[in-house]
Amino acid sequence: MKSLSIKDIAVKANVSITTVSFIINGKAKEKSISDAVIEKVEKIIEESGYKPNQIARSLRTGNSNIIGLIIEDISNSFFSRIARLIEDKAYKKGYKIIYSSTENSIDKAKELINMFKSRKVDAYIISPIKGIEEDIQMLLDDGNPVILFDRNLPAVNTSYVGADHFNASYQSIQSFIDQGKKNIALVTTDINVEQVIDRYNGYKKALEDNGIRYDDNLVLKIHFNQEEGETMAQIKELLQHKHIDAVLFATNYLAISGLKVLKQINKAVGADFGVIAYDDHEAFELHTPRISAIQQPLEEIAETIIKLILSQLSTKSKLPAEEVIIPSRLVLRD
Amino acid sequence: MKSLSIKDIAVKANVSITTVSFIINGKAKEKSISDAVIEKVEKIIEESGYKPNQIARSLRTGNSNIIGLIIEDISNSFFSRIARLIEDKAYKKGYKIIYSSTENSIDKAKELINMFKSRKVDAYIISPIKGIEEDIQMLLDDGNPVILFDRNLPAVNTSYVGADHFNASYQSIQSFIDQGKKNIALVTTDINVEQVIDRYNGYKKALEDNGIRYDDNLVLKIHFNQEEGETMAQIKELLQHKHIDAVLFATNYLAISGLKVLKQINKAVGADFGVIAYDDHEAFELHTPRISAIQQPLEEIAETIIKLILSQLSTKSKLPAEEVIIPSRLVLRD
DNA sequence: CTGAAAGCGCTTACAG
DNA sequence: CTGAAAGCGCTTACAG
Repeated sequence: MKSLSIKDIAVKANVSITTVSFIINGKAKEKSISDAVIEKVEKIIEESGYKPNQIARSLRTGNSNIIGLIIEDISNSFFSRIARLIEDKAYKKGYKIIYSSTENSIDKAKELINMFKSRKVDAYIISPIKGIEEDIQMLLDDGNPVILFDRNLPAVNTSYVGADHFNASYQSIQSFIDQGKKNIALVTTDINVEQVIDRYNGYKKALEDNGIRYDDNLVLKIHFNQEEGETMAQIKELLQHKHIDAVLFATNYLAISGLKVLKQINKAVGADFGVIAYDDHEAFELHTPRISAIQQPLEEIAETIIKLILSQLSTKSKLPAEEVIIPSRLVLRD
Repeated sequence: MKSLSIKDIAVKANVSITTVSFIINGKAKEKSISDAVIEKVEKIIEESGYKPNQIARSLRTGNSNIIGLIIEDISNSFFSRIARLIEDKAYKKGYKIIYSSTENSIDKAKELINMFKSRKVDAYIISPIKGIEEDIQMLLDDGNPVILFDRNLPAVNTSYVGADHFNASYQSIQSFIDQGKKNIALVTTDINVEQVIDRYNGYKKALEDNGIRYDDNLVLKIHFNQEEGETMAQIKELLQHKHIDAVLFATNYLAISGLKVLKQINKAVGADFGVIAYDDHEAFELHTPRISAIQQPLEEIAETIIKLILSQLSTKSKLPAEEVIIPSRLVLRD
């Protein structure tokens, strides 16, 4: 069963397709179509259940009302929650989201950008990785709105929205120090992205400002993408053999692995041993004792991304790149 | 900067767009284009970075290589994990995914179906809700492949992929009974979907088969969409005032709320009080003690969905609806 | 107040 | 071995 076209409606209503098009697009008044015709056409559209073919419309107008979302992995709760919020807000403005996960692969990220480009998405929301700077620059040169989030790419001059990782990390360490902790470890990843580096720098600076000597042995950089078993072994090594009284985990996955280790080696989290996780997770509220965490401002991040996208979409002229850093929230538990 | 069109390539190569099109679509041999021309054109495409406009291609061919995914909520880990697996598998076959969350609203679900329809998606993967049977039937009547998952809609004759909720529930209860439990509660939702009903029926049947009287007072149906505080209050009421020695939570969210309650009222999970959660969650492995759970076979579900979609997409004739029920796995912990 | 026609960028049946 | 032309379903500048 073929679906109806604008021509079918025009024939039924005994008017031209121009007239139908004007009515569909709310330009009837502007084009001074008579009320009688408007009514007749609308009635026919209503009854027939006609929906304009968006593909044809896109081809003609050059925009798709689709926003491309490129993230590391939709199954990661940070991204899926952001995706949900973005979807919601975009949806209200008539935009749909098409997403894809890069799995931290430069090749896949490049491929996705090309794919979205050939699909003529109206705007790009990207949680980028190093190595795709050129591709993003090309998008910008073509006049596409591109908003980076979560991770910034300093080499590219486009808008970025992210949490204040440096300060969140700094405050976490400060709170440990305020509790009298002295040997504070950091378990982080070896991914070379600003976001991770900021957390590291916040850790370092907080120690420094409090006159505590930075000790490289207390910083564990876990290799990205390795088996959880190995990660746990490395964390175990760190926690068993060093005199550590507090640890900041730079991602919630590392924190979860860390908590499993602590359970294995029977080391209790509490007054003697502090734990803070970067990025909250349902498991932390439920853990005994409850685990403190840094909450990224998801709602604000999503809100800001969409706001930036829409303002770029509605302006023809290119807007200056904006960098929006939103404070994270340290939630101390138990 | 306007992007290149097939015409630009044809001009540069000094051939017709027909020839370019044949080459792009791998029909060069079949159309017996000379090797010299193929090489020349491919070189120009390569150098110029030309990508065919998919919108134009879609308009012409009538298919978009996009699969529409309609789910309840992408931020729910069950769906985001399925989405990831589906994305992966579809991607390998050249399909992209466009998703949207229904939030359990019939109106939104209908709207999304229309939206996807006007976007000419090639196939639909839907975790449906009651009330959209007609809309799905229309999709089928129009010849679109539609696969339902997670929840079935008995009134619609289309393929369905889901876990075996009845047996999983039955086995959980059986395992409680094998441990000598007698007063087994069920905390479930009041959503009226097969999937939830199956879990309830599995619970009931297991009791019956073991000669334990079913007691309505031990079944708590939590109102969908209510505040967590209220949910916890209701669970607390159940657990405090009844002689219960085991409880099956029919969703992982309910289980998490339940575990929070148990913590509040200082009731330990263990030999005297059993807990099984439907749908595993990272928090359960980490909980003290670790919580047993039913794992849905996500990988198999995603695999089967894509397999069905692809076979429908590759056959012109309509395939008979298949109902694939995949066993869940009960993971007993501690 | 309304319509004929061009054109968005492709694919493909047809012709040579 | 290759190309001219129609057509997918729209929007819109132009004409009357």
